[in-house]
Amino acid sequence: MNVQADIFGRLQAGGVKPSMQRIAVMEYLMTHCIHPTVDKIYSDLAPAMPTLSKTTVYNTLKLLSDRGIIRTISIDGKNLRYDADISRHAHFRCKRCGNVYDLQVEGLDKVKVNNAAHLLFTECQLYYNGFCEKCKNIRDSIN
Amino acid sequence: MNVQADIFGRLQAGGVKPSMQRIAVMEYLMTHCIHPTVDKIYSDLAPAMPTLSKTTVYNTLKLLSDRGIIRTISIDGKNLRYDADISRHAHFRCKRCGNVYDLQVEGLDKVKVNNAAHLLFTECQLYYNGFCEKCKNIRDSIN
DNA sequence: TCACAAAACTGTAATTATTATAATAATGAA
DNA sequence: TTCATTATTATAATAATTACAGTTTTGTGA
Repeated sequence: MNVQADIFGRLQAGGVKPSMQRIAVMEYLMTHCIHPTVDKIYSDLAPAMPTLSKTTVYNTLKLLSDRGIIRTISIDGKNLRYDADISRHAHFRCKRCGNVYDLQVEGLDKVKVNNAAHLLFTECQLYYNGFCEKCKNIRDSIN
Repeated sequence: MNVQADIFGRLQAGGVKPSMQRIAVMEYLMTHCIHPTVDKIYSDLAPAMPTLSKTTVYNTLKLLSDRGIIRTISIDGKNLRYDADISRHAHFRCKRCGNVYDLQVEGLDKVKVNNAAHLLFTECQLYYNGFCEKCKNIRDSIN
């Protein structure tokens, strides 16, 4: 259950060398399950790592995502979000506050795709939009 | 089955006044089921409507989408796509060529969301990524 | 029909997210 | 140590979207 050991294991399993920057991004994602954007990750890490470049955050996230170590979430058209939890779950986005929450789903594996014989699937994303508890009463057609 | 009449009906049902521009965008979407981007819609319509502004295309798509007349697809982080087909179906994106295809799905209504008592759902999107027939053999880790 | 207000459209500028590039720094093997 | 490879960094460029302000169109009441 050691987070550090888990990080090393996941990076290694994906064939990614564990540099300081990569470990920092990975640790951030594993301890901040808010599906952060690049900007959020960078601005939260930057104070403790003054030499960190935003390009490195981009590069690292792309690398981790390509290797299947983390998950990319494109729930809004605006910017990408990232998630260290690659287990099967869905995401919910509040159209008012913009926050993204995890949803536990059942039966997703029973969904049948009919016209896909000639396609090769690699990932699946299930997104819900709506209003969260705080916002559902206030909502005045923002977004 | 008259497309024109259908457009008027759908716009009216959503409380959207049928201007030339809105009809043109709506008609384009209904006759080009390729989930086009704003740029594609604009550049295809522009020759026949030289005064059309891309801002109008943006405004129109946002309006139609807000009123539930069309669907916004955020399957890639890069740009938004639009779909006049608002019936329940999923989308597939080829990671090599970038094309987006419709998928007919069964059993999506049987998916249960567990921790959502306090949330108000408005839309649901199911995306698959992978490689299409043409690209699945060629694929050399693009994207 | 005219006057006027509201709505729709347009073009440009600004913003924001992301990618490309090139230079520097770190790593690791011979 | 030397050298090649890889990783990181800063800056510039690109691309998508939004903001804004001016113009045109539409519709309504006198």
